Amino acid sequence: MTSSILTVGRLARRFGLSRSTLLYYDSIGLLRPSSRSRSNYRHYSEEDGERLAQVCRLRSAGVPLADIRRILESRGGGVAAVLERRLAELNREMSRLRGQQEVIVRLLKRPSLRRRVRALDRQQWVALLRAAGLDEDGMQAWHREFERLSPEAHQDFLESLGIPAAEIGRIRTWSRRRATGGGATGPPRLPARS
Amino acid sequence: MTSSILTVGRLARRFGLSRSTLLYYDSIGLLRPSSRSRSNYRHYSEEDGERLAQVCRLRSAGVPLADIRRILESRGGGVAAVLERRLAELNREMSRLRGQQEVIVRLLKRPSLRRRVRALDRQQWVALLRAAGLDEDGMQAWHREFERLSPEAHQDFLESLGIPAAEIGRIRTWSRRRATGGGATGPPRLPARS
DNA sequence: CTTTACCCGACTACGGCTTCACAGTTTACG
DNA sequence: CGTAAACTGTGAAGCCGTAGTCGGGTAAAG
Repeated sequence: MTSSILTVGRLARRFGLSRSTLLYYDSIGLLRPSSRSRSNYRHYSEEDGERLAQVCRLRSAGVPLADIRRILESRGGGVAAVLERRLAELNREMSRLRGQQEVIVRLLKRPSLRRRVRALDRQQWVALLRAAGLDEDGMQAWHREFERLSPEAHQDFLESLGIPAAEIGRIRTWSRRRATGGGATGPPRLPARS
Repeated sequence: MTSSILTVGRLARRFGLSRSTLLYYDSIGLLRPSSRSRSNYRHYSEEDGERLAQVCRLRSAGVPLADIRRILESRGGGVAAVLERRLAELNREMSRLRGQQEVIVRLLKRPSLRRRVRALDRQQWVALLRAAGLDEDGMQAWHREFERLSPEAHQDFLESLGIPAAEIGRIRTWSRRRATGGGATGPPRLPARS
């Protein structure tokens, strides 16, 4: 067997955690060792280890300890709900961070700070895709695929290029229409300054 | 004038902050009112207000208070450096969150959820460019142009995909070599999981 | 027996606030 | 002018999840 009874330090090492983390989990009742030695050492059973594995899985998804506890107490009842809530939270968080990026880019663009701006603007992106060999049709295909793959990310990307909301709406709308047969449908695509 | 002397509550409302936030800023010496009334009320001058405006700008970029304090004390000396550091931090943070998203999607085992995620990972970007009609050579050209146009942005972009530093280095190195005539030079490019 | 390498519980620190409790001050209304 | 509401002041504690530190006890190897 794989040494089924472990002390804190060992268990911590096995899971790549620090000892104090396990002490904390014990103190808040998230993971109590199922027994103690005569000298009061924590003894974690294999079952405890599995419980900890579940804790780590959820933690690596960023689920707060309080939620993890609820899940474990209800024997895995509302996992999916919690994870979906967390997913929504992550989306919000990423929007927030992207907003901060934009603020920084704006601040850095102020002439007094010019230096090299670390983000590309619209014309540059277009130039990039063209240099790689994309033509108008290719770019349209690119938008369509982007929209299909992740509408949210498409929106964020267009925003990050500083494209006004109205035009983003237009771009995304025709990105959702399926491939144009004839061709005379395309309103100005990404191409610079319309 | 626009009522140039303000008390805490008023200033807070004017900037959309809470009173306690300003009290906190005072307590840590980030923004002390330039005077006090006879009954010891804080009086913020217009100059104080401008200082606070600068604080808010930087805070909205997520710059930590300690850094803001340093910037204000050095009269705006190293703003650009701090902002670029923050930008790098944001990239790391977003990679982390993307990682959490992936964990969740895996746990839920429902790829349909992927579309609700706000960011693309490496495989998805590759798929996107392929769908637009790019082949290996096109992607290589794309990297070369990216590197030429803005090395910093190229670096940030690759980081934002969660690609390990070592591989970013490799990609950028061969992006700097000029167009390969023969062709047998390309180490694994963007392509997924090499 | 001595030396390591553990273990114990209780504590502190981090950031950026918020909330609380309690007392004094100013302002609005009648 | 009186009074009540809405302000103001201070200081302390709490939040999140984790890392780390303390003095002192215990286990196992040599």
